[in-house]
Amino acid sequence: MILLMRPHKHPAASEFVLERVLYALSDTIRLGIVLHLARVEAAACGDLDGGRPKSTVSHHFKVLREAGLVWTENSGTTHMNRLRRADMDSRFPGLLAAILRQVPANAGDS
Amino acid sequence: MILLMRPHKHPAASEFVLERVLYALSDTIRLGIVLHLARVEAAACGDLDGGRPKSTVSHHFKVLREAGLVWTENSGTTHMNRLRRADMDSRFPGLLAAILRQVPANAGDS
DNA sequence: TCGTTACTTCGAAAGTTTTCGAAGAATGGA
DNA sequence: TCCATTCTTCGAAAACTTTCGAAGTAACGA
Repeated sequence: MILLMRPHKHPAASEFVLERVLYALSDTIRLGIVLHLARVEAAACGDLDGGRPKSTVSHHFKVLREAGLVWTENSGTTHMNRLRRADMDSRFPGLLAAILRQVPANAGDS
Repeated sequence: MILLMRPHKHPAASEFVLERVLYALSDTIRLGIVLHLARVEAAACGDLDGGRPKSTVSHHFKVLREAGLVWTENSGTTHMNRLRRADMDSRFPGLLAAILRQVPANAGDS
């Protein structure tokens, strides 16, 4: 019998709150993470830490998850993150695209 | 000789910072103010206080001004506020519309 | 000039966020 | 089984935000 690791809690799209989404994206680190995920479609937390301590990055992922922006799934020891683009679009059509469009094309490059 | 009251400081459109704009709008009170201004085009601070103390409202207007969302001009004893829609659009095309579109049509009604 | 109106600034209290190291938990490989 | 890897949770410190009343400032009108 296979027991999957307890998955993270993710709000349903219907529960997304506009202010929470805007708040989550109002931090440079988190906006950078979202931007990165918008380009690669999936990444481990470790790929996105920018040299910061794990606990700090973990905190920011929690904020993004709770806002509904990121979906995290565990596979092995790594946690894979994806942008919840379709869910975000269904709840707030056009919002994510309009925000990401404002960021320079080379932003977040290391 | 006429000395105008010292006007408020307003950043130039080129100085607007995306994160700051998102942060300013991530508060329900401030989002409500912006929404109201999007509909009436000009309003005194007092028209938008929702029964809150003046000092609290003044704080929120300061955040909105510093983000570049609101332009405040004094005429007599009242301070008239306007949404800086054109400036916002020139710096972040489509952003404000995309955000305001997410708010229910009846939001902010008293 | 005096009072009223309208808003800002100050200062303090309460709450929230960010950050980090240390400890914890789950997985996979030796 | 034991260890390394990856990420989370805990706990504490520092920084920032929100709120409010009180005091301040500017403009207008009597």
